[in-house]
Amino acid sequence: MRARTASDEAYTRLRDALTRGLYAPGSRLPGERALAAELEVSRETIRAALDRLEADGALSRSAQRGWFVPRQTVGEPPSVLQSFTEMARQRGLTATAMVLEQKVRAATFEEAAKLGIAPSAQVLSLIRLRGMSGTPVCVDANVIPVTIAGALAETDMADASLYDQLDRVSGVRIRRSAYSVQADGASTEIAPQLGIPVGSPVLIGREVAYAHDGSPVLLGVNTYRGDAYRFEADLYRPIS
Amino acid sequence: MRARTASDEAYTRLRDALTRGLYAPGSRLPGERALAAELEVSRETIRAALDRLEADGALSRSAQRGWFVPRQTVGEPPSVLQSFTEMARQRGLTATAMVLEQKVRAATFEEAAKLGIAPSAQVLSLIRLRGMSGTPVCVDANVIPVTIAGALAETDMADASLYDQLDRVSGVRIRRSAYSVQADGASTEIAPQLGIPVGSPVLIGREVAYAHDGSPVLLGVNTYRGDAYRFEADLYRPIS
DNA sequence: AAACCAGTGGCCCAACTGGTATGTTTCTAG
DNA sequence: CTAGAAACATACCAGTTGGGCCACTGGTTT
Repeated sequence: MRARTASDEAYTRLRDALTRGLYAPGSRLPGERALAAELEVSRETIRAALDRLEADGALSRSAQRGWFVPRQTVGEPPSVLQSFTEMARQRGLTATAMVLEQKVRAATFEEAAKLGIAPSAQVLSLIRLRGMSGTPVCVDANVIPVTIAGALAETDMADASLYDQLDRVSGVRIRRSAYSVQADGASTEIAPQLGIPVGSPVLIGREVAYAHDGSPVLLGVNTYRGDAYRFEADLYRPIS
Repeated sequence: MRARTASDEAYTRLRDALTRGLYAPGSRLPGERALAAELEVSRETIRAALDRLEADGALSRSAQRGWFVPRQTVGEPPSVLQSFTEMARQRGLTATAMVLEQKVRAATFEEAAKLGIAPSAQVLSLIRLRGMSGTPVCVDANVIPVTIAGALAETDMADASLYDQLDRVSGVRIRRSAYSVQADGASTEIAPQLGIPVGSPVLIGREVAYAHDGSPVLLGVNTYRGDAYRFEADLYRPIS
């Protein structure tokens, strides 16, 4: 076991100064050079100590600006686009997906219009039954032009994130989704798939997803069990 | 790989604020000095970020006048916070509101926690039946601390926008709302008020609204008829 | 019509900051 | 005694800061 090193010493003294509240939350510390002089060690040593404090979360750095004492912030979850898979992972659950349909067909007139492709152009239709840790939660129907998703037609989409696969296989990254949600009763077609009585409340989410360049990439209709899903968003009010 | 600089940070934050519609199209941004103060960086740094945004076409400058958000942005309408009244007006309908309850009572423990006030502090409870052009569409229940809404307790809230009244009477302007929506069946209490059978699908929206300074202002629970309302939002996927 | 004024972006600058690289000294375990 | 790790010293770089000053704009006052 090594003796107490100079950077250990510096680390302890800095940490104590912080816990004692010597520097106010949100304030900037003296520069590394000044700190080094004050503690009578070299700059490299002070930096080693600062690195440890950053790893502890007791300090945060900002290049060319200085070291700052973190403010205790009340977490404000931003309005962010999450895939079903990511959502499940965040909650410690496992997302599953069973493929109900995966075939190439001609686009309907409405689909073609929304996707900005020629009417009756080829699209990949992918319908999956999605669940969290086993129990079915959502019927997820997606339509993607084959020009974008050609490779996906043959890919095994069970238990995979569509967003991830689009990125990996086709190199298309979703940037924005226009989303609308609506409450309705479960149809005779969907109710048995979700294991609920016909007419039970379901949440229907309709999505048009766009790539980074603004071109439409996919249409989605997600039918969630009403008691198993909640849609969250942050809305901003423009400054008039 | 370069380190993330302060101006990168400022650029990203400004761009996100713009894509989220935080500043209305055609409006002027706060001055460079004010922006710099708000983002806690120096003016030169904010200017670097603004220059990049101008190059992106996300902002346009006018010397000696300010920075402006271009009128017609390329994209679709962003996810923006609209009051019920504004929404109706946009569709050429008239929003009506009938007051079902308007009284001051003690906050529940949960309400107090969400509003950041002392448990059992006084709050104004306002429950209204909202309709568009006559037909009932939504039961709208709101809870506001009396310290904020004191004057509203006596105001006639029929056919008025709560957001507007808060601004006018109490000088509080809503900037952001954390919103969640969920499908459920109409309860025996609410079904007759909306004129629908018990168990019919309804969309339940829960809102926590925040003022400009980030302090919570009101809680809302809106119960919409499933067949009469659709919730729309744009979601953005963070750039990894 | 003219004078004034507060506020704006445009521009410049010296001082300072952390990031990085290099080389030297000091200490200590083996 | 020696090899290697830790600490020290120095220098340079690009980004940031907080000033100050300017010309101009839009309103208000004279």
